[in-house]
Amino acid sequence: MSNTTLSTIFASGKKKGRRLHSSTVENYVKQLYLEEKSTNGQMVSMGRLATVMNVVPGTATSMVKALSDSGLVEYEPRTGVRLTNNGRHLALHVLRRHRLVESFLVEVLGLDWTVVHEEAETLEHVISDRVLERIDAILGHPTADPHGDPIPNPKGHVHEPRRQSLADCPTGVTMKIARVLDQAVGFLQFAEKSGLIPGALITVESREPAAEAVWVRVHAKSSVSLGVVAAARFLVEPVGRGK
Amino acid sequence: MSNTTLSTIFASGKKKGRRLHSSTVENYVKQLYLEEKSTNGQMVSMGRLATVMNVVPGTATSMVKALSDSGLVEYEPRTGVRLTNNGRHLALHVLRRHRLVESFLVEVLGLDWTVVHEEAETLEHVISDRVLERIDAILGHPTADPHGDPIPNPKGHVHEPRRQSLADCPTGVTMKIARVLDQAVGFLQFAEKSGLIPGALITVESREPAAEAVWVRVHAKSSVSLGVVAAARFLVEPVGRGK
DNA sequence: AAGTTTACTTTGACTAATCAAAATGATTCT
DNA sequence: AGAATCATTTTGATTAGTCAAAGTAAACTT
Repeated sequence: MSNTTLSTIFASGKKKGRRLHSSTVENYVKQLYLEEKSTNGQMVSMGRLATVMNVVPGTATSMVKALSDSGLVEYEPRTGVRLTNNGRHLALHVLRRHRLVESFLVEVLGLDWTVVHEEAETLEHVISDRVLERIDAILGHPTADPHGDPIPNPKGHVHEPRRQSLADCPTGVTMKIARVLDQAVGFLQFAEKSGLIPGALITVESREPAAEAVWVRVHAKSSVSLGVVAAARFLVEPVGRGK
Repeated sequence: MSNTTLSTIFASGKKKGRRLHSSTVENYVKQLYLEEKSTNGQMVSMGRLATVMNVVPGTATSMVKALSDSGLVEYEPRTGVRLTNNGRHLALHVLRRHRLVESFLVEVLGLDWTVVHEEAETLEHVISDRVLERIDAILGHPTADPHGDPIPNPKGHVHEPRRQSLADCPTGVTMKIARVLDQAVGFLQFAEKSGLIPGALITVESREPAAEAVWVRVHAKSSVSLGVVAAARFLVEPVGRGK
């Protein structure tokens, strides 16, 4: 019995390729997708992943190894991790469920748009295809959720137009709030109170670079001052002229 | 150092009273509730519990010990287990969620009543109070789900009228199907096809004890023959005279 | 170039839930 | 009463997911 045989047995003992699918896995790939997107497709570091997943770094490392074994990510030790096609597909599926559920909770159940993100965090893992299809149909196949986040289609396609934010859009022009990037209840309540909700018409009056402040006139309300960091969390789009 | 002291230390090391709350726990107390009710409040044996939970007996034993430590059940080794008030309360809460979800899936999402039980098996563990209240309100505070099973109120009260079944109700009299006790998809599809659905008017034409058969005329359809075991799964009630 | 800091990985331990199989207790049948 | 049977409990392992703490690699100081 040779060494080679022994080590081969050991190597294959590392349970490669076992299928892995739990809410935890769904959450990891979902966060990886969101991180990749917000950094234009760069690899995600273990530290970053650990932070967004709220675990210690060692946990992220061992989880990523498991994800890698089941083909959902590519892992380069000490460099980072990136989703495979399978992984991205799963992530988009989860995101579709999340965002359709959010829409449903607002449109049909009448919940407040500031809280539905939290509700959807658990529901996104337990909605069957059957239920999801009914929700989608009842809502009339929406393309964005109550925060303006785009809803992937059943095949895992998302149409995500590049948009400017309140921090960098032209001043003195009427624009429409298209999307709010922060899902924290407190932030959304502030947005609500200020009238900075998706669909609202606004004009950026002025910016004060030294103070890192942005003055925004909310047409339906009064004006607000935002820090530039907060302003960057509101995406806007030009207001369509006539038809 | 006395024996007593040592054994006391050991006994208290058995992590009594730790709070325990997971879907698994919810499923155990739910099944225990249903078993107790269907045996008029008798203790449930470990074997029976293991069977309905689909686990090996040893698993039931160790789980029941944990439930006992957290005050949800009373456990008498080699005799059986019974819910405490806390346990019963939790069970009724789960059942309320389950049955409201079933109703919602049928009434609002338009799913088939034969499949909603399975959907509700997972949703019953993740519906928040907030969502549950909205569902309840939208449905108009229903008292029974699509199978006729009574919905506990928010305080954990259930009104469960004693009813006769197709196996023992009077013959030659018009009755109404009030409840179907079997949730298996196959059984419900048979019920659907035969017109034996909650609300349907029927008359038991005759019984043949030797053949263990029951002849039922379904007013909206034709007639069906049922074995007594199947007949016992349909509960009926007298048809209200006038107002 | 050596030391310090920071990021990452490894190791060992833990909990919840489970199974398999052995040990024990209780019941029933001669 | 003794034997056989059946239910139950115990013991030892396993898996997923986690943390704490120790070890290692890489990247910045001086």
